[in-house]
Order: sequence, then structure tokens, then C-alpha cells
Amino acid sequence: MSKLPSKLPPMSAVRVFEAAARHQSFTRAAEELGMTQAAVSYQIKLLEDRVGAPLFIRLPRQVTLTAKGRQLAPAVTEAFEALRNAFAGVEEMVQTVLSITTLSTFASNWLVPRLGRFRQLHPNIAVQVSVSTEIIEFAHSEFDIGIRSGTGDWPGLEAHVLFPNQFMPVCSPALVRDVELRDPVDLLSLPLISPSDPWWRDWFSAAGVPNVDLSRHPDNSLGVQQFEGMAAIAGQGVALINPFFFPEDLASGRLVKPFDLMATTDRSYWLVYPKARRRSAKIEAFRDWVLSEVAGDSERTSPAA
Amino acid sequence: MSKLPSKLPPMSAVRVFEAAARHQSFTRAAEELGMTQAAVSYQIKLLEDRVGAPLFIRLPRQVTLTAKGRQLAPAVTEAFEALRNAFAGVEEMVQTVLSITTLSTFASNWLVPRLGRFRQLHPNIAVQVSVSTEIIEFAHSEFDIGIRSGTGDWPGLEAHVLFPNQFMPVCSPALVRDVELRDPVDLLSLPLISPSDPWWRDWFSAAGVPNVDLSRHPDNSLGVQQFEGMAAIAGQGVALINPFFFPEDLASGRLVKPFDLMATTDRSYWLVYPKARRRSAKIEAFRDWVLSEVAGDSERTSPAA
DNA sequence: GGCTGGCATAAGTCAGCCTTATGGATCGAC
DNA sequence: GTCGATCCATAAGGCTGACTTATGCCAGCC
Repeated sequence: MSKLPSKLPPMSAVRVFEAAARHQSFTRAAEELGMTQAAVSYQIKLLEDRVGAPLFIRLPRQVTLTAKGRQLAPAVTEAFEALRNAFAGVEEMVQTVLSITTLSTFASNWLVPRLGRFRQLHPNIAVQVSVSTEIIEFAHSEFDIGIRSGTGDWPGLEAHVLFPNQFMPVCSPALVRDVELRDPVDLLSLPLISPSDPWWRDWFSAAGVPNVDLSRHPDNSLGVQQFEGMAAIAGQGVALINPFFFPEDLASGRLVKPFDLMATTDRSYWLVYPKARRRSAKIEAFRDWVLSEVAGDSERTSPAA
Repeated sequence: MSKLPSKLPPMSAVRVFEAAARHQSFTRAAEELGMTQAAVSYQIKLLEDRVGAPLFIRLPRQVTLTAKGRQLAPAVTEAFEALRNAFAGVEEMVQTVLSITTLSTFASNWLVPRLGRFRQLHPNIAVQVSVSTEIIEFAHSEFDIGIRSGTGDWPGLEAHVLFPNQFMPVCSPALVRDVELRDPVDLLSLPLISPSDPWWRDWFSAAGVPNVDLSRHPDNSLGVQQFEGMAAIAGQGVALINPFFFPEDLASGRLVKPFDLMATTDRSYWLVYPKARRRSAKIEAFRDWVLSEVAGDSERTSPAA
């Protein structure tokens, strides 16, 4: 592939040489590198042995580059400058770009509408949102933060609970205007959205209607809560949704709750990130912001209920 | 001078990253670098911690660069390539350029006339000859080899004796054609070249003429044996020279020895170089060549004498 | 002549790099 | 489906070798 790679000398020595050549002084190079003059002398000698020729001429109270040293110095300085730039660029990217993998409905019905506020708080952080229905392993990806549903036991991940994964039937007020709903079982007379969703059974169960038969209902499954909510608003039927995702629609009355009964699960929505990166400023900023937003949600909904 | 130098990550880790990025494989990078796969994994993780973001995505049986890794890799590879080139250039210079500091007469009357043969033997070594009357410290210079006169006790230097520092009066045959020289003291009737040279007293001493008074002779000192020999050939007087430097002139009769008496000294001509560099191929080559040439000289002169 | 500034050298210590060993995960073959 | 091969991660431990401290040397400079 390439002409014999001609092994590079130890990089630590090269780095010391670069500083010493720039300063034409071992002592000042040592200061810059935060080590002693003796260490610089040691490394230079090492490199000279490696190269097979002196790189500095030792004059009484100063050092000068030899011809070989002069040939080497500019190229080395240039290479290190290039490295510094490259790492500075990545460093900036690391600090300013925050990438999130999130569940679809959380993104559309919770995160995206509020992102404007985060951008105002942290104008120098660019948020990249990636939507996925699967849980993405951090080891197999390059996301900074994830929003996922589960029980919070992910090894190696720091997890902050956001809100419970719970469900309640909702529908458009028009759909139930002329219907008398005294008992949960009455809901079965209305069209259900995504009736194949297993949570329906759980909700009826919690409502005292076990072993409900939903096979009769046409399976117009939408799969994504956001769409189910939209369908409900459009009056197409009763959807089982997490009220956290539709605060506006519930507050404005676009969606109504025929029964104020929540089916709870053992799962919640979580904000997670690798434990090792918990000190990252952008991660801290985003986490704190999300948690404060969630706290605001609770304040707004809980006392009102 | 430059914008905050933003400390570079440990170079050893960067080097490992470079190889791993090129191969898209930790195992193959380890092979290239001559270390174990575990060491590569360790260094990569180190760099990722330092940078604050993953650089590789760990897929089942391979690794891929993340966006940050992709941003970093080309720049790093380029920088290392530049370093490799720079060091290769110096390496070549080290191997192919041999610089010598030598005494003037040795250069003109011994070395230069024979250098053609050395070049034939080693066409890939370029010899740079620098003439100096002072002995140059290797620590304060960048010479590979030195030719100097002395007793051979230079600490840190490998020293090979070439021939003794000895003297004999010579002159043009014309100068003595009509002169009867029975006794060394008769030389005093002829013009002496560089009579202020202290070796004259030593030679007369060795010839059984102690405390000779040379103050009468005009002090037309030339200082350099080469010039003294040339003056003698031109018939300007009797010169005290080292016959090693004038083999041709003595053989051809352009110079004659009025008395076959050599004044010896405790000094010799030496070929020296730093002990630490005795393994250098070009130094070995030159040293061996010089010594073989000197051996040839002795063969040619000694049996004849 | 002391004093200062700069580099070299010796000795000793300790961090951290690398190795060995092992485990987990996936892919392919049979 | 099981077994083996491949590749990376991780833990534990050893050992190198990069630093530090201390000292010496040399040359200018007051």
C-alpha cells in the first residue's frame, strides 16, 4: 500500500522536539510542556539517538538547530498545528452539537414543541434529533442522549425518569356528544383506534372489564401515539394515549376523557446517557432543562386535577 | 502568539487512533503497531475520554468511525504522513551525508586526493569536508567524523590512530645540488621555511644540534604544512614536513630529504567520532576506508624505507 | 571571582502502558 | 441449533521508561 512505513520515533519525544525547536531553548520548552528541563534534555537525546544524528548544537548558553534539526522542525511544527486544529474542531463539535435518539411521539408531541426554549437558553448548542422506534444501544451509536421507555435498569447508563408510561382513552367531544357513557364497557360501542394495542385490554381490565373481546373492532392500527391522538381529534374514534403527550388538546377540549381512569404500567419514559459522560456540559444542560420542563408539566397538571 | 494551544491529547493514543481509523479494525491496527488488540482498545478508549465523545461505533464484528472520528481521521493521517516524510528525509540525510571536520593539510594533501576512490566504493554517500585549524568539539557541532592531531585521549570519542605526527626537513633538489650537506647543522646555511615553528628546534635537537639559534632566519611563516611543502618544491628553502603528506613529491624527486632523520612527537593524527555513533553505517564505511588507505600507505612506504 | 543562566547526567520513583487471560456477542458452517 | 471462529471489552498485574530531584559543568557577566 505505502512505501515501507519507516517507523515513527516515539511521539512524546517528537512533541518535545517541536517545542524545543520553536523556543530554541530546552528550559522554555520545558515550561511550555509543564515539565522539567531535565526531561526535555532526556527526550531530545532520545530522539537524537533514534534519528542517528544530533538535532541541536549545544552552545554555551543556548541551543541551536543543526541542519537536520532545521530540516525537521518546520514539518513537525506544521504537522502538530494540523493536529491541534483537527482536535480543536472536534472539541468544538463535541461541545456544541447534542444528538438525541428519541421515540417518535416524544419527539413530536413533547420535545420538538419545546426545543425553542432550550435554544434560547443555550443558543450555542445545536440539537440534532433522531427518531427511532427501536431502542438504540449507545455502544453501537454516537448519540449523546436517549429518550426511551422502560424500567430504568440499563447498565452503564444514567437514567432520569420523566413521566410514567400510562394510558387513558380520549376522543373528540363530537364523538360522544350524543352517546351515554355510564360504564367503561360502553366504550366498546364506539370505534377504537388501534384496538390491537395490548394496552387496551389492560385499561379495560383496570376499569373492571376483564377479558374484553376486541376482535370485532376493525384493526386500523396506527402504531404511533401521535397519529392515534390526531385520529381521535379528527373524530375517528377513541384512542388510548398518554395524556402527557396531549396537554394542549386536553386543556382546550379538542380531546375529552370519557372516563378519568388511567391504566398504569411498570414502564416510564426515561432520559438516559452513558454514565461515563455525565460530566459533559451539554448533556448536563439538556438533562437539567428537560427535567425542569417535566417538573413544570407536573405543576401545571397535577394541581389542576 | 497562537490562540490558546488547547493541549493535544497523548500522542501515543493519537497514533493508535490513526492506525485504527485507517484499518477500520482494532486487531489489524494492533498488528501494524506491533502490540496487542487490548492495548489498542485501551488507547482508543483513552482518547475518546479525552475528546469527550466516542470516535468509533462498535458493531458486532467491526468498528466504524463516528462523525467525529471521520472528521478527525483524515487530518490525523495527513499529519502523520507529513511526520513520516519529514523523518524519512532526515533519515536519508543521516545515512547519505557524511560531514567531516579536518585539519587543513590532511584535507588537501591526503584526504581530497583520495576521496574519488571512496566515492567509487560508496557512491551513495556524499562527503562534506570542512577545514578548520581549531579542534571542533563534537558537542558544539554537527560533524560525523573529525581528523585531528593529539594523543588520542578524548573522552566520549572513539579514536583511531592514522599516522604519527613527525617531521623531516625536505627541499627541492635544485636547492641542494651545489651544497655539501654532511652534518645537520649545515642546513642552517640554507633558507628555512617557517623557522619560528618550534618543531625545528626539536628536529635539530634529535639530530644532535641542541639549542640551535634560528632567530637569524627571516620569519616567513606559512603556518600550513601544505604551503610549506609547496614553497619547498618551489625551491624557496627547506621545509619541515610530515612525509605522509607528500608521498608523491618524495617519490618523484620533486622533494628530497637531505637527512633521513625523523623528529618524532608524542602526537599523532587521529580519526575520531562520538562513541555513541560507532554503529552508524556511513561512519563505519568511512572509518574502514580511511584505515585501509593508511595501511596501504604504510605498505608502500615502510618496505621501501 | 562569585553569580547567574543554561544544559547534561545520575539515581530513584511511580504512573501508565502493555500483556495475558477471560468474557460476550455475532456470524457462519455443518 | 450448536459449535467454532472472529472481534472487541475488561480486569489484573508486571514492568518499562518517562519524569523529578539533585548535582555538576561551562561560559558570560558584573
